Amino acid sequence: MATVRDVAALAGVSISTVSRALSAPGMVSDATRERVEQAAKKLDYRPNPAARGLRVGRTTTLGLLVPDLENPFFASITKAVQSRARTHGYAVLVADSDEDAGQELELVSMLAAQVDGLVLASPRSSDLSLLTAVDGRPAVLLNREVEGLASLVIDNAGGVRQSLSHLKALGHRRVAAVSGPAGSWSGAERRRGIETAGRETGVEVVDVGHFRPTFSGGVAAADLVVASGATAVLTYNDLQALGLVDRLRHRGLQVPRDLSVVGFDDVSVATLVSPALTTVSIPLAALGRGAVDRLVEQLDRDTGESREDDLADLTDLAEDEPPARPRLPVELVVRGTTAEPRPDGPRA
Amino acid sequence: MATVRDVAALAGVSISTVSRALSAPGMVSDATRERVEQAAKKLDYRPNPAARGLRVGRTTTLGLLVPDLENPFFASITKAVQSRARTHGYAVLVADSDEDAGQELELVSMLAAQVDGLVLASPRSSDLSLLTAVDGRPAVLLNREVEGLASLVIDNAGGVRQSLSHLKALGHRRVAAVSGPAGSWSGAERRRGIETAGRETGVEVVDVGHFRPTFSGGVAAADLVVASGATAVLTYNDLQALGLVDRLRHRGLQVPRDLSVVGFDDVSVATLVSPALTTVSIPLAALGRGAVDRLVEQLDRDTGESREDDLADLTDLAEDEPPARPRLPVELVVRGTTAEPRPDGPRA
DNA sequence: CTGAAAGCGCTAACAT
DNA sequence: ATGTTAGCGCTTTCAG
Repeated sequence: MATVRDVAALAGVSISTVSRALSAPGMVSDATRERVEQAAKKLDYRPNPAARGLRVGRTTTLGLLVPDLENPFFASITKAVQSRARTHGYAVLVADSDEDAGQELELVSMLAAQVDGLVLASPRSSDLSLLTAVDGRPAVLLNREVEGLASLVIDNAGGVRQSLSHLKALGHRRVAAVSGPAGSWSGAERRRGIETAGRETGVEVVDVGHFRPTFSGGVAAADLVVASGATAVLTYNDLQALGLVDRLRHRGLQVPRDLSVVGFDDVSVATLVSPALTTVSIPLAALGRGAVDRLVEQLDRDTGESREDDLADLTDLAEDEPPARPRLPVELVVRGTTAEPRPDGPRA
Repeated sequence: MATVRDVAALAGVSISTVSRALSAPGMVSDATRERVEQAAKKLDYRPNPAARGLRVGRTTTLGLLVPDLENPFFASITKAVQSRARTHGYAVLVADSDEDAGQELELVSMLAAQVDGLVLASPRSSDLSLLTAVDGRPAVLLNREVEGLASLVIDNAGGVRQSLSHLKALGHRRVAAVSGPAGSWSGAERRRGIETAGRETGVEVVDVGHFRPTFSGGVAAADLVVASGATAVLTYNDLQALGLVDRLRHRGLQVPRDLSVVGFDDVSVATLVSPALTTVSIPLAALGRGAVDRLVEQLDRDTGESREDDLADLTDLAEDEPPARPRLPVELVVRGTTAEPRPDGPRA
């Protein structure tokens, strides 16, 4: 690997000139800049990011933590984060906690030590431990709110409201709701939303309990849903919905004839199955992009504009407050798993 | 962030002692080690990886390049790589090329500058450009072979052979084959394997051409498959198989009654759909793990054992040769999309 | 066993 | 406009 010295020697200039020519082209004469660039290209010189980072105090690397990369929900977020980070000039260190809160904290601390900022997707750990783990590093939470950390959250309540309205319009009067993991922040919000929407629409809602956000979680929930006497069901996510549909099929029940099913997330498999899933579509890419934008914004602010911040301190303090954060809008996508309830009541 | 100096001050020792106490515990007295550890914990000290990397010449970071994180095939590999890397003490920088060969090269060069080693999953670029992009950095290729680079490859030929045998045993005599992207290395290998297996089993194989390795690619291929008069089809991957099945259904054809379909990869959606996909299962996790192990091994070798290498040079040279690299075994998983052909011939 | 000092590659004062 | 130099945080000789 060529270093500044090599380039400097070849171009016949000092190392600082090399540095300038490459990162502040305006500060050197055109002639020397040219020569330096030539030399750099010839040597295939690439500044060592670690060295620069050490000097400048920034790594130009972002950290991303997800609970499960194999979950298409997080795969999409990861993809968006990675892509957006690159357009801002940042690389992305990815960590997968395997849905394990303990590992999660360790990973966050580990990441925090070597990145400029963190994107934490649906973290499972407690507010406090999360706060200490990020250790003052700029961080943006996805799908979760923690006092003192920036976050991007979708309109969970709106999603379930749309689902319930749709179901009611079809004629359903008794709807089962499958909850996600007990500790889930968005799950709790989702549940509150369902209650409210149930009251508003006059639809009776039966909560059948907590289940894993996976195919097998849906399989496990299926029988309780059937037993509940509901004619339709709201699941925690698409994977659950698929498992539920599968179990139903094995029991000889047909979707949507015998039971209407609504998913959540609109991951790509939702359209790959048959019947395609009616589900709440989340702007996954926008979530990932938004998180990075927020983070980079924060990073840029922390860097150059300390003076302006001081000036603004007196008057603009209120502006630093979370500006009544708008929720990212979600949208119910009606496909093949919802229909009118059987006229002769639930089950077959 | 606390530094060695802070810890040294608090513990009342020099910075070099701090460094030793933390990374070479055997070189300091128990008493001082204790004191240093206390101080470090109290200050929540974490060595700055960039600084260490600069000094030691290793970043303890691995780079992973994938064509598409949203493809469950690569999501699984990413997960495995990430997990295995961590057990070896490495962080992972992930880059997604979005199936674009041009971007891919840029990403590889970018990664190469800041990691100790690279895992390149199914890269799309040419052998030569790949070689220059890694720029001498240790690298392991997944699902591709390039002269001069280590690689881990699955038994493509074995996979298609198993598929074809299965189909023949069911009674199929004319089988369509959908190819993947034209430039794909494993696709080429797969095609050769199909030809050979066709000859060996006496099954007539009809190649219907190249299609994208996606759901829509499968949709696009479906009509050609039907027109080919085949009673069964081998797809390039599961996503294609799913799209194909979907298109067939829309045309009123049933799988497997009217046409048997065999996928490749056995990604998780293969079991989520109905009927579940008959497909060739690839040890995705083993692939990811194996790549990291190979890389770390190489890295360790490059570091400490230069002397031994010199000694070995004379006698063990042959051992440095790729030891007739064994292919990772794959396994046909028979599920719901294959059956005997209709007695009255293809189509309905 | 411990400390002083050099230096990894780079950038940012500080000279000139 | 360019060169000299200090130093980011760390590890690792080299002395003691």
